[in-house]
Amino acid sequence: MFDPMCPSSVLPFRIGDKWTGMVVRCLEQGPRRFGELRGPLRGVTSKVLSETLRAMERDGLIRRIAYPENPPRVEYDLTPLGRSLLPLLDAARAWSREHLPELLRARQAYDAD
Amino acid sequence: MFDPMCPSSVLPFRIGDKWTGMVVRCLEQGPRRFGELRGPLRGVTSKVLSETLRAMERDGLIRRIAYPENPPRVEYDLTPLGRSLLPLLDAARAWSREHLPELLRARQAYDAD
DNA sequence: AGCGCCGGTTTCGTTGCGGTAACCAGGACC
DNA sequence: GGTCCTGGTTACCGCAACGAAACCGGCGCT
Repeated sequence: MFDPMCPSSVLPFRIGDKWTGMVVRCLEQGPRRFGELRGPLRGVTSKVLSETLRAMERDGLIRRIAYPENPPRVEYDLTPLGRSLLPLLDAARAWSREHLPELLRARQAYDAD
Repeated sequence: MFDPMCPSSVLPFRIGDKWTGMVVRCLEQGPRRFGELRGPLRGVTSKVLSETLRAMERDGLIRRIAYPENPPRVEYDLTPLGRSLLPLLDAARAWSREHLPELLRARQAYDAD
């Protein structure tokens, strides 16, 4: 129980990082270019974005397709494996919409003490 | 889109850390004592466990009940808010059971290059 | 007096994630 | 020759999470 391969550890193990979930969301509607990801993901720097994308490619969540044009064009696309995360992200979003305000209220009340 | 209060950010924001999900799992069947949590959560030190529990208490996910006995006895129990995370953790576990092997295979193939 | 139990705290150090800023390669365009 | 574009890389740094090990307070037991 509870080693890195344990199913219960998957959140911190793979999608607990800061940007992976948002990248999956951004690619939900179809392939996007590097620059098109930097826009909606406000605040991500190119370094962190490229690290995130590389890790996701390594794990088979996205495919990277580079077109030999100029200026260079690179597209990132969800694989079926990456797409399979969408229901999980939906569930997280639903939980958040319903319960996050309550959590924040509890935190604020605690801090007030 | 995608600030800390955005529902999509909830995984890293609150349950993306290493131990919170497992603590919720351990408390699923009922209240447990500090020492009873350290057992199944192999590898967690008392310091990290107490930090995790304190953060969860602050956010209203668990309640801490100290009995003034000796030797001291302290029990931790899920609140309704904490319990509401269970379906999300179930979904994560289900995804993991179904897809984690594929992810690991992709990673291994990538590392082989 | 000394030991053990429980539920921690303290100290110190390591690791890793994320961020800032500067730089780069190749071609197009002026 | 200089500048812009895309899609990055590199070097450096700070902070927070994580972890190992030692210690502690109160009581009961022997």
